[in-house]
Amino acid sequence: MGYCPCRKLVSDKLNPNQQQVVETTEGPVLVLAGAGSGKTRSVIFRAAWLIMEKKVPPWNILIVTFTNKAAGELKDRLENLLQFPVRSLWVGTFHSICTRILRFESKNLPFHSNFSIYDEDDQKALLKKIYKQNNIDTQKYPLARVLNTISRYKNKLLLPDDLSNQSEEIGAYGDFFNVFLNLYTLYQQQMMLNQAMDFDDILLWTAKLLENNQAVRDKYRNQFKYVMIDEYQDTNHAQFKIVHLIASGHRNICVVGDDDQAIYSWRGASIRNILEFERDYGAVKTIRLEQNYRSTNAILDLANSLIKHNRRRHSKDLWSDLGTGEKPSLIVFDDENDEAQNIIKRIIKLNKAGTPWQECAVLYRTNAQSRVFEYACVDQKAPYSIVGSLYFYQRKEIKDLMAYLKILANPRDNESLLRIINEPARGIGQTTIYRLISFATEHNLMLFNALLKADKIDSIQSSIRKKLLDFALMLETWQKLVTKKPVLTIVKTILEELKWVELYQSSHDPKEVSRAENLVEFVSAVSEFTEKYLSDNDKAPLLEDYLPFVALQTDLDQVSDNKDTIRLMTMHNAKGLEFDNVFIVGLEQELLPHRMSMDSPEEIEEERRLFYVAVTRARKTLTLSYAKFRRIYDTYAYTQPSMFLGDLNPECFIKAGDTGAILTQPRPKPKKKNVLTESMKAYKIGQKVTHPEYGEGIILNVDGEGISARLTVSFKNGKLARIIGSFLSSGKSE
DNA sequence: CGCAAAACCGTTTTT
DNA sequence: CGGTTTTGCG
Repeated sequence: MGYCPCRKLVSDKLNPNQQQVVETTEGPVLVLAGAGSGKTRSVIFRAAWLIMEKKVPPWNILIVTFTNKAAGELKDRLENLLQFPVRSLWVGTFHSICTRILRFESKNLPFHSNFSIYDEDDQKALLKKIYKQNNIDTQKYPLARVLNTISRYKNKLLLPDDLSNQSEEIGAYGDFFNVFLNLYTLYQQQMMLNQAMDFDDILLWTAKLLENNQAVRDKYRNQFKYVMIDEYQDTNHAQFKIVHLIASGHRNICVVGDDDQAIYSWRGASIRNILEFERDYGAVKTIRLEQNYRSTNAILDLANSLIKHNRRRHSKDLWSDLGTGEKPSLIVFDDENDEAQNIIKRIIKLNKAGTPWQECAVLYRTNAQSRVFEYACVDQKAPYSIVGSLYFYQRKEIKDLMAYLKILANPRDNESLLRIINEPARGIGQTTIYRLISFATEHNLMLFNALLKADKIDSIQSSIRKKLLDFALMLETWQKLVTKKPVLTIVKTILEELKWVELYQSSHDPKEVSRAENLVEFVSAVSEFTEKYLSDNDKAPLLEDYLPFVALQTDLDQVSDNKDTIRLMTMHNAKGLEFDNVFIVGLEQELLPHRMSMDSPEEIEEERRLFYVAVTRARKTLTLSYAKFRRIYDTYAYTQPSMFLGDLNPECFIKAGDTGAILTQPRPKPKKKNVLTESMKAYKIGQKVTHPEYGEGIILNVDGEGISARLTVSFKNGKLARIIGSFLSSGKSE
C-alpha cells in the first residue's frame, strides 16, 4: 500500500484551479464552484491529498455534505481512489454528524443518548395535542405557521427562554407572539419530557453544546483539524455556528458553494454565509471553478441566459469545451396527462435508440406532479423510480412499527407509546388512554411506567387493566433484548409476536394487505442496513445503531441507484445529480414560480435558481415543457407559461408541438381509460405468474385492472411483493 | 370500544 | 381527487 496515487492523479485529472483547491490545505478556502465544475471531485481529491500527502489521519477530517446519499458516494469514491477503506473519516450531513456528537456527549446534555428523533408528522401530532389541551384555536394560530416560526427561531438558536428575555430586541410583540411563545414553551417542555428532538433541535443542541461547554468544544476542535463543507450556500445560521465553533480556532476550513444554486432559503439557509466567509474566518483564499465538464454549450447558453436575470448574484458565466450540442426544445402540451404520456413516449424512443433509462430524468416542482408520470410509465411499460420521495417511511404501518422501536430504545417517548398503544387493535380506547394519562400525571410517572402499574388504576375496569398490563409486559420483555440482540432480530420478533403481517394479510381490504407487504419490505430494509453495517463494523447493528440512521434517512432509493430506470424527482432532489437527458416539466406560472413563492423578488429569484439548477443537470439534451390545462385538486384550469420562459434567450431553444387546436375547445375531453386487450385484463386471485426478477409466484390480491393493476404476489422464493401488472411476463395456467 | 360513513383538508421545496 | 381524522351508531 506504499503506492501514493495522489500527486500524479491530481496533475493528470484536475485543472489548475481544481488543483489549487486540493493543494491549499491550510487556512480558510472558499471555492466558488459553478454547476458541473467538478467540485465533488475536487473535494474527494482534497481529502485524499490530506491523507496521503499531508499524512493527516482520517479521523482528523470532517466532511459535511448535503444529503446522506452524497455522503455515501463521496466516501465510496474516496476509498476507491485511495484503494483502502477509511472507516474513521467523518462524512455525513449536518444532521447525521450532529446526532452522532449528541449521542456521544449525552452526559453533557439534558438528553440521554437514545433520544428519539421526531419528524414533521410527529411534530404536528405533538403540537396538535398541545393545542387541544390548551384550547387554542387552530384557525387563528395555524399549525403550519407556528411550526414554521418555531423552526425559524431554532435556526437562530433561540429557545423560548431566549425569546422571553429579549422579545424587545427581536421586535416581537402582540397577540400572536404571546400565544406562540406559550406554544413554543410547551412544545419544548414536551420534547424534553419525551426525550425527543426534532430536526432543528439536533442542530440547535449541538451548537449550544459546543458554545457552552469548553471541554467539549476543545475536544472537537482538536479532532476535526480539517473541515470541508459542501453546498455552503445552503447552510443556515445554526449550521454556520456549529462549523464556526469547530473551525475558527485552526481555520483549516474549506467551503464549497455556488450562490446561483442556493435553493433552501425557505429552510433558513442564507447566502450570507458565503458572502461573509472572509469576515468570519479572516484572510481567505478564494478559488473559482467556472469550467463546466457536464453540459454542452447549447445547454449552458440557455442556463446563462436564464440566471443573468437574477440581480443578487456574483456574475459568472459557465463555459465548456464539450461542443455546441443539440439545442434544447420547448414543447407545449394540452394537459398534464398529455405532457406525461408524451414525455414518457419520447423517453421510450430514446431508450430504443440505445439510451439507458437511468440517463433520462423528469424534473418537476412539486411531488404531486409525479403521479401522472408514474401512471404514464405504467401505461407504457417503462421502468421508473421516484427518487427521494418519502413514500416508504411515511406510511402509517411503517411509522407504527418505528414507534415500537422508538419506545423500546427510549421508554420516555410518550408520543410513540400513545401511537401504538392500540395498534394493532387490542381493545384499548380513548377513555382508557385518557384515564391512563391522568394516572401518570397524578403520580408523576412517564407513561410507560404508568402502564406497568396499570393494575393499580382503579378508574379502569379490570378486563382492560389486564390488556394494558399485558401490553406493558410485552414491551418490557422486548426491551430486555434491545441491547443484546441485533435490530433485525428485534424487528422480526415484534412482527411475529404481534402476528402483525398475518393480521394485515387476512384483511379483505387490499389497502390493508399492502400494509402487510410494506412491513415485510421494512424487514428487508433492516436486513439491507445490517449487511451494509457489517461491512464497516465487526458486529451486527443494534437498535440504537439503526434508529438514528433511519430517522435521518429520507430516500429509500439509494437501493435503486444501480437500477436502470427512468428517474422521476423534484428539482430540489435533483441537486448534485446529472443525466444525459433531462426533461423539465410543468413550466407554468404558479407551479414554477410556485404560487406560494411569488410574493417577493427574493422568492422569485430563488425559484429562478431552482430552474437553473434543473437546467444544469443536463449533459446532452434538455427538453422543457408545459401544459395549457392542468387539473389542480378537482378543477381543470387554463395555465400560463412560466415567466422564466420569457427570460430565456429565444435563440437558445426550439419551440415545438403547439398546434393551438385545444384553444377552440375549453375543456379537454376525458381520456379513454386504459384500452386493453382481453388477455391483459386477466389477472385473478390464485393465478400463477412469473416475474423477471423474483421468478414464479401466485397472485394473492388484485387491486385495479389490466396492466396497471397492482398485484400482491407471493413468490416461490418466499418474497411477498406488490407489483404492477405490466411487469409480469406471463399469466397462463388458471 | 369498534366500525362505517361523513366531514375535512391540503400541495411547495427537505434534513 | 384521495387520504386522514372526526362523527355517530350498534
